[in-house]
Amino acid sequence: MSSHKFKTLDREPVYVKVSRAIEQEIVSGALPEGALLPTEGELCEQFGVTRSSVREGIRLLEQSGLVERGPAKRLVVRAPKISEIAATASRSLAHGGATFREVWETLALFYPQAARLAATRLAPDAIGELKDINQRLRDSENGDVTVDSAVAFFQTIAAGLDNRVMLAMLQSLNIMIGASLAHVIGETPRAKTRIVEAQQKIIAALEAGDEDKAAEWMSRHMDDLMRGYQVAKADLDARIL
Amino acid sequence: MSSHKFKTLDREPVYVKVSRAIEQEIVSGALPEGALLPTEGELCEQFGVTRSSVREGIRLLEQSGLVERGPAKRLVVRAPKISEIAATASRSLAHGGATFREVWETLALFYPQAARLAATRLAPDAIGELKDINQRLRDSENGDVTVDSAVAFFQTIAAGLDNRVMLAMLQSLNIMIGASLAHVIGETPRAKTRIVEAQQKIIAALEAGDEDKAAEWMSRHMDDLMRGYQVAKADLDARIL
DNA sequence: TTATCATGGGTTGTCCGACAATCTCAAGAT
DNA sequence: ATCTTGAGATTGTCGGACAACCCATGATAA
Repeated sequence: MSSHKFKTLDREPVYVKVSRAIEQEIVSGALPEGALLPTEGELCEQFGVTRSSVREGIRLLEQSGLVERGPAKRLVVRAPKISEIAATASRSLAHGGATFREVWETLALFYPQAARLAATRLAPDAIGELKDINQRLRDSENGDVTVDSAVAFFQTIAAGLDNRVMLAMLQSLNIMIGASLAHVIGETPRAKTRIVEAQQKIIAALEAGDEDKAAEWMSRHMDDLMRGYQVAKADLDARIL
Repeated sequence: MSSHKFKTLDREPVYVKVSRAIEQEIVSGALPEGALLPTEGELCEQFGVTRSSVREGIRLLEQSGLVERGPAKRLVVRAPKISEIAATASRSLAHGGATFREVWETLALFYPQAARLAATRLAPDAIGELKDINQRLRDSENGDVTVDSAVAFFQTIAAGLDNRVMLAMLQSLNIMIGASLAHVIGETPRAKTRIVEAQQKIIAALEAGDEDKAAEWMSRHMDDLMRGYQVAKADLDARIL
């Protein structure tokens, strides 16, 4: 029988420990945004490890967006941008096998609510931007421009909500829906005219501050997107690319 | 005047190029999930760089969740788990200064919709789990258990929606709201009883498949959470920790 | 025969030392 | 005062070395 239990030994590689140690200092606030980290040489001394290990640890932090190379290539603490968070999340989800159906379903559930909020919160210049986007979509001949405009419409609404958490999530959806639509919507004039019209109705509702109408038309807008996808006879359950 | 324009030279560090090269092979599908990557030595040969650079490049991939050390410590391609995606996103948002107000607002906007979907989709055993959680919340004396139960309730609903994209986003919110509430809800019996009741109403609506009631009570549930926060007289615009 | 053990080669984790490229900053030149 | 130059510091990359570790193969014991 066992008389005493030993805890499993600490077998993390050193470079992970280095990464964690620095991360700890950052998230705890001891190293605020913009603070300069010690040089690699100093980190070696302080941790008592070699530069190779320190550098590998730094790479982990670099990828997670907590530090970047600043002036004189010194390491600087920074906060990841929303767009980076969204890009990372959407890339991971895509690689994890997310399907168009999942993305669309989420979009269809969340964006009408976002539109509702936008009706009470969107700034006038954001509404102006939406009108420009709508015009560009109407003029678009090229398929890429069509998709870009459709996505930009969402993006502008999301950005105008004055909520970083919501923006990060909606932006992730925008990226995924864009990547998905780009491979599908070539020439689907019927779907396009419907999208143009839905956008105009949404813009009108936002301008009037009518929450219900904004949500209602955004919901129809989502249906139009789905229709475009179906017209192209694409597989809803295929991985987005 | 300048007679010819040169493109800016490629001054990415080698380890970044290594990382990108491997990432490209993975996202393109050439290296499917579970595939073994070449050994570090082989990568050195193929890329024509030293092990130091290869290893630093690998760290970038490691942190982004695209590879992990498999049997015999060989590198294996893998898909990041939803929980990791959510953890990364929420950590980044928290570090980026997200406030309780932002998190709650997003929660309040999205979760009623999630409940609506859950009413038509949640499996019976998930509903059973919700009942267990509600019971545990009712019995809870300890503040931590209270918070855990409240979060677990959300988590179970999110997990039952059969949609990885939605799950990732809702789970991010769960993590952030949990971290936030943990620092605030100590003993707020009034808020707790309201939360218990709201959960019960939601469970009943889900069981009956009543979308509107599920959304309605989830919405009130969100209000109760906010009330708990206000009872604790916490600053809504402070960074979540 | 089957189970256990030892051995050896291959791979990773860590260390050390070296050097070119680049950046900072301050002294010196115009 | 501004520009140039040069020393010093720091990062990026290289090369080599070795211990720890993992796996498979074969040897040994039950």
